[in-house]
Amino acid sequence: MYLANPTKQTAVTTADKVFEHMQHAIVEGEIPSGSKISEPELAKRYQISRSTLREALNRLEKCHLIERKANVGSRVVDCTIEGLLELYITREALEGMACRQAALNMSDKEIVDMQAMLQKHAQTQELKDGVAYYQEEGDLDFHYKIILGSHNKQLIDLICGQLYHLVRMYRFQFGMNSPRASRAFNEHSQIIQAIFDRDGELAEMLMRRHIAASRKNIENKIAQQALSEINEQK
Amino acid sequence: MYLANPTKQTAVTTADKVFEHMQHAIVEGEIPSGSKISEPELAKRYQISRSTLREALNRLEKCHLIERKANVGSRVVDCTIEGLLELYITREALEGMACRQAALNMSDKEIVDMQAMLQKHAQTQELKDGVAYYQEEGDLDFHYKIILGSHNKQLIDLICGQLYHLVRMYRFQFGMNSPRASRAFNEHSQIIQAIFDRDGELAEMLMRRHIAASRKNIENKIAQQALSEINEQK
DNA sequence: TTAAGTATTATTGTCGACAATTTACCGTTA
DNA sequence: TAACGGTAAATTGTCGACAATAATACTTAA
Repeated sequence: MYLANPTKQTAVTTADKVFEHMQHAIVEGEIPSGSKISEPELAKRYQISRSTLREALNRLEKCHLIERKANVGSRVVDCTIEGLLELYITREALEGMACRQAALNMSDKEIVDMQAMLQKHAQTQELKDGVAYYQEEGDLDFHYKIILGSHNKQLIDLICGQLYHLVRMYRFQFGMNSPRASRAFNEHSQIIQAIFDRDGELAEMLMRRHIAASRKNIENKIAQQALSEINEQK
Repeated sequence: MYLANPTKQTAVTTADKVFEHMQHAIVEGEIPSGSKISEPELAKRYQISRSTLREALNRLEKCHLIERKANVGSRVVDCTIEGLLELYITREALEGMACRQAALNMSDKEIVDMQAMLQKHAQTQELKDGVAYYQEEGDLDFHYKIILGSHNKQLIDLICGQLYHLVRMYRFQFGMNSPRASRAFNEHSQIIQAIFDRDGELAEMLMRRHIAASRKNIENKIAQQALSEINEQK
């Protein structure tokens, strides 16, 4: 079971609901990357007042999905290659440390649960040849579990509450639902083993390599896309 | 010249001004750590409407200085030892990476400027025996310069825009304006040298040690305080 | 006297309107 | 034709009032 935001309880206020809706809309490109946000227009579309819309916008800004300028307005963040690289470098730092902390702080039960999850993913992968499934949902589940396992509120909030919305946005917009599944699976196994051994130093190093590899994979994908587009034009 | 927030331009809107004012008030303990925030009361005190106050509160929440619960209200974050440790662990991850990136991305001119700054701080330190000065302003200047030198917007925003407000709050509330000055100075020199040599790996390691040492220093301070308080009660 | 349930008060969430600023348009001029 | 200036439109920032929710005080029953 995959959670878009494992740290947040169900929305109670209407601003919450609008926030969640817009969050998905932005991540999945329904509201295009880089586009300007018109407060009056959106307020009318969602049938709410501008006040509650602005409340939602504030939360979107908090997770870096939009950018605001005083007296000018809000824009959806645009997905650039530089932005992607910066995001993954930040991920490498934060998730690496989270993984180290997880090795120190996770309870035995948490570790067992995570091993079980990995087993389940392995079976699912074999059954369906479910490459896309594993990469998308399984990978996120794995990373979320480790981040939560750090038991560090600061890290958890920064990564899950802010960074990961952007990660999902980049994955979606650049069409990265895919391979590297078996390699990723092996890397996940190694990381869990390091955590099981309570070897924080190794766990951090492996996680950093894992994310760096993921970044390079995406870079290659983008390069391929650019190439094929050039060939089409001929 | 020390900047509270090197990434932000001067405030233009009244919500900005209220935000900055409250930011200082919270960091310096004028609005006590852990206290509840009454929107009607504060709106009256600052002579503004609740709407613009709530806008300011949203920004305070963004840099983790307050916490909000739906239909309940806002509280100033409380300074706990666990929170301090979590904060410094996060700093270690982020600033370590920022330092690595700075070694790769800083321009030669930026590096020269930073070396000059260190020289100036050294002289100031000798002249005034200015331990407090160096630790407080000089240390922050140094760290800001490196973070900005990473040329990574994601890292800069996370560290300068969010984490450092909390760092300053903890320093202020736990009364950490002081020593370790000469040791810190030497560590700063080493870090700059590594950046000058474009050795990202070493730069990251040194920065992480530097922050870990700073954390341990604060831990000791707190332990001493706790001891002396016990002795006073006898 | 205490506990639970209800009524009251206070606080937060939401709304629509006005003020201030920016953007867009248009006419004038070099 | 292009550039500059000024006016008009639109957008954002701010305000005060109302609705919904939570905290408090009070009453009543065991």
